[in-house]
Amino acid sequence: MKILYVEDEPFLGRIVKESLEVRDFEVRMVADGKLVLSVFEEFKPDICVLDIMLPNKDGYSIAQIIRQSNGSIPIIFVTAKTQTEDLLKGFEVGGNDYLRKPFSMEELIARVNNLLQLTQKLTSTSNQLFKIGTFEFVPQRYELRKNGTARKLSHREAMLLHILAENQNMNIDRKTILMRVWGDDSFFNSRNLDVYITKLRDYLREDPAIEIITIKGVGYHFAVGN
Amino acid sequence: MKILYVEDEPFLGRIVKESLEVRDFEVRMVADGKLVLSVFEEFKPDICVLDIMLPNKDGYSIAQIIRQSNGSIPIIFVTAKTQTEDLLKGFEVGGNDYLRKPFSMEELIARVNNLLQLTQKLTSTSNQLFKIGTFEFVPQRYELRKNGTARKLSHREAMLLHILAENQNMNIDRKTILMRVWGDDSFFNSRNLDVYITKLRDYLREDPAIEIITIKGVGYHFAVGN
DNA sequence: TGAATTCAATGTTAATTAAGGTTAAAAGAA
DNA sequence: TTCTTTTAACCTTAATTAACATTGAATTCA
Repeated sequence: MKILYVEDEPFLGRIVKESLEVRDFEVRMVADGKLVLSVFEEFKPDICVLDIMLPNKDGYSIAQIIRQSNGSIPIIFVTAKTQTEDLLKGFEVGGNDYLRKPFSMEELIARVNNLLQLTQKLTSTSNQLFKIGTFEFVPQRYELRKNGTARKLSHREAMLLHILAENQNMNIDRKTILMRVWGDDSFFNSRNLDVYITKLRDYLREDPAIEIITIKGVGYHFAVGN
Repeated sequence: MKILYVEDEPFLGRIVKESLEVRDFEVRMVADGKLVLSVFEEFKPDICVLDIMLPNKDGYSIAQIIRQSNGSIPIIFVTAKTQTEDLLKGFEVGGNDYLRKPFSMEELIARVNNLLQLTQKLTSTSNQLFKIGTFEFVPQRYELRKNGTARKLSHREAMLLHILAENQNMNIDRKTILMRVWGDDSFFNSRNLDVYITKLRDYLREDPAIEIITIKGVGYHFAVGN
């Protein structure tokens, strides 16, 4: 994802640029308002982060001009102007978010991701993958993989393994599992859990370094390692 | 435009509600977290404004549950919690904006309008286009495209794919789909849905990164990617 | 103290039930 | 007609329930 970042304070600019790059964004920074348009045309960013007070051309007019040629690209203002009127003007000229300085990097990133998602540029937030010994578990696809082959898990199996996977080598309450997978912890669901634990043990048996250990009266311990 | 407003401070709540109504929004205010879901189902708002600290059920879990049945409705958190971690959690559970108290009414309204515009671009504007793996789907034209060739979908096929497309990588209730495509969820329509899922699976089969996963007793999960 | 006993908790496997998948034929629309 | 939608029939699979087996900590007894 490409971010056009317009900022004239070199010190702040550098910190923000680097923090964004650590998150795998490709960042182009521009300090001079006059130059923004040509860089925009050439760089073709997915999102713009604009400071408002700039030499030569302010952020508002830049946003307006960008909007003329692109009605959908998300624009975030980042500025020391804290007045509500300034914010209103920001939205008026076509901005989609307005962040007051000083701000936390985490917040900027959350807002950038949110806007990218809203405009469909970002397919999904969590494309996570768990490593469980020699297995890989992809919750998005309900898939347990090993050596390139994948086993499809059912919904309950996947939810249970998900909980175990995010608690490797830690104790997990029976009750916690029951609440998250079945929504309550009645007697019957409790026996149900036993059945699914057996299934997962079966699937995971081919890696001897993995073990679902019972802690009687408490829950389970998902041991993964040598 | 209908706003679901969840707030337990009656004094603030009343002021905000009235200010929104002056701007021609239809506002339904709920103070008890437990009641939100049923009001949501019945009121069918266009946007939600949620306080976080509530009796019975906090705003985060409310957002999460709303997201289960509706992946695209905008959610704004409005809260006295000022920590960055609270904001991050808000975005994590599916929120689209986060406004710290005290806030100006003008700002809330600007942000509400901004989100409505952003999501309306998605739902109503002329040339909206969904990327689904290597496919493209153009709901206006009932067209599913891949490598330049287009397949015309029927009305029901297109509606169903539309719902899936705007909820990629999320769980979607069977009931929600039935209500939106057929208007009710009787037994016969329910079997009808199965038939159309089979058709879409058939159309989408040529991209192995796409999968409509069944969640028995719940609904579907439209996995795209990885 | 240690061995034997007990019993609730959990393991395992199989049967049952209900949800959904698939396909084709019938019914409606255009 | 021709295409879409609905209905129907039959098939497959996940989730639950049930039945019986095993385990291990707690209790009792020697």
